[in-house]
Amino acid sequence: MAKSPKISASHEPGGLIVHISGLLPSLSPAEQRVARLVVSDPADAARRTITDLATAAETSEATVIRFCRSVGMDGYPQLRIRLAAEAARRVEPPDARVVGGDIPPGADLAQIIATIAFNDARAVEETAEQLDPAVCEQVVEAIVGAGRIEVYGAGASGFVASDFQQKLHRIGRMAFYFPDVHTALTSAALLAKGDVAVGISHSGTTADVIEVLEQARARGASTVALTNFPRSPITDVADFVLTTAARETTYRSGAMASRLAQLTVVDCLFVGVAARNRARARRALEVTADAVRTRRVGPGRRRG
Amino acid sequence: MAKSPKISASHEPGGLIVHISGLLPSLSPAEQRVARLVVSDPADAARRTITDLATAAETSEATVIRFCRSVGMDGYPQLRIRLAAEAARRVEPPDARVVGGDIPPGADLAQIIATIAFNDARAVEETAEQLDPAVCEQVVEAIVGAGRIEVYGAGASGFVASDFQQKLHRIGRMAFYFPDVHTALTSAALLAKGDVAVGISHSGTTADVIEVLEQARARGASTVALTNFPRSPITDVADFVLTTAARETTYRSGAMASRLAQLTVVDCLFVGVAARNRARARRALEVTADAVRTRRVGPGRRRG
DNA sequence: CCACGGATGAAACTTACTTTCACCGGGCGC
DNA sequence: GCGCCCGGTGAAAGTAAGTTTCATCCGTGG
Repeated sequence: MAKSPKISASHEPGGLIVHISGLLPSLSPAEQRVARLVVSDPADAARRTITDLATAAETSEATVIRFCRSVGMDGYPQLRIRLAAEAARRVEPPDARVVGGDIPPGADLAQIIATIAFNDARAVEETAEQLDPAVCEQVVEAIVGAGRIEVYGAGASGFVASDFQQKLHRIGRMAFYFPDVHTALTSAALLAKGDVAVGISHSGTTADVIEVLEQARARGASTVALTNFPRSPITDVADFVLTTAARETTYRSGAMASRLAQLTVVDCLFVGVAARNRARARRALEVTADAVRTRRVGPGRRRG
Repeated sequence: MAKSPKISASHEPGGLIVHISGLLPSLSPAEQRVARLVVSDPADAARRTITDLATAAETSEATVIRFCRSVGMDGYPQLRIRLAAEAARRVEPPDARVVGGDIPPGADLAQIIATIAFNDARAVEETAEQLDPAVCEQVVEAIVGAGRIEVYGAGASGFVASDFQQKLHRIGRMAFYFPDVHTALTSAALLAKGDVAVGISHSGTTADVIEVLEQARARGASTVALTNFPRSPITDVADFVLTTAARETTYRSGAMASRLAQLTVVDCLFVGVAARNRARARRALEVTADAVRTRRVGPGRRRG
């Protein structure tokens, strides 16, 4: 077709769509029809086959190809994937109803899911942002050097405590968790300098946990508090304070968001500890994984 | 095992990549090679022609087509544009070191925290995106109408199961959780039509949980599976399948990400159930909150 | 009126995609 | 142990998509 070598750089850095509409006037009538279709609904165009698009533009496939070349593409397939990418990039802003944190009475499940996920993800992200790596480092240090580690938590935080204990145990650390206050108190009384006690309480006001932590501290153990409120009572008995950042607006989603935030912190500590001796941790994990292998059935096969 | 009408829905509006990695274990070896290529670099795969991709995966075009069908696409072109869209949507993660999911040996704690938070938040978001509200709705319906609800889970999933049980219990639902298989089996044998059994297993291959769920189903209870792998064995014994979307690449962060994803789903169900009778749920929550109030110390210096 | 050239679509052609089918190898019943 | 069956696989045939070629049309200027 002997078009003279254009030096206009097939760059089109801004949107492809913008690029196309820019040179729309320079296209032939039939090509313009194609261009208008493409610009008005890129995603739809990307779905169509070349014949389909040609028909929709009331022209032939040949013209569509010419159009592709005119806008700097190699051929139709390339245009297609570029359009798909372009269309996907325009992110729709998060639903306004979702951000508030509370769930409106008439909400359908899709809305509920979106709201919860949004809050949960935010809690995780924001917690990580405000976590002080230096403090974490010190806690990790303490745990790595500890003769014994005890983790306390009541109610919902008890799950987190138990989870932490189990994780540490799996990589060969001497960690304990006691669901019962009395047992916990007894055990804390046996802690000594060099040991570590971790108290988890979202509100920071759980009497049992504070009491146990206090006991541990009196015995010389290093104490760590994990709470959402940096000035709550539990921080008074802790050498190290780690905070989560759950907004906790409502009784509904807040509870879970704070849980996830706590778990994230726990995971960070765990990985930090494991990273101190990767080989040993990996070996321990493999051994424990093997231990439950017989309790698994073969990988499922697909159905239809 | 009964191949009854599964209500798991091939609904993957959220991450296609995540969807594919979830399906990965259920694919045949040759298809897995294709899947891995696609997952590792979607944008690149989108650029390739089917022949090209087949060659790269050391297989035939036929297998690539089979792979397309296995992941729910009509054919290769559709996969291609979906991949292009996916790749475009993907916002560049803050730090390249953070993406892989794995943590480099020399990483400092700040890096570790960023990586974990990123993966955790993604798992939550992506899980929510691919959750099918219709299936959730049916599960909520079943729970609301259930005479008894039992939740099963082993190991780490046991925490999630226990959490779910506790939540339901707090809003006055008759929910149970048994850490012990034998007790669980015994209890499942007493279930009847109208009851609900929920089995939680990240891998979907935990023999104990599958067994119990099977038992529950045999007794006529509605069975729900919560797993990361939509075609794993547990789905064969479930009337409703809910999936999480944790990438689960490494032993380190993956474990926690999947846990958070499970909890998010549990929370959605919980809120869905609670929303059915807001007044009653709220009252129940207040009563239970009161019950532990004496176990809290004064609000301390906690600021709003 | 005719020559010219750009625009266009029909049809030929090429390449990409899809289906079919035979083969292989491993598991299972006899 | 033997043969049957069955899922996984790729070669090859078949179909559809994309691309090129080319004849036609139409307006324009000589």
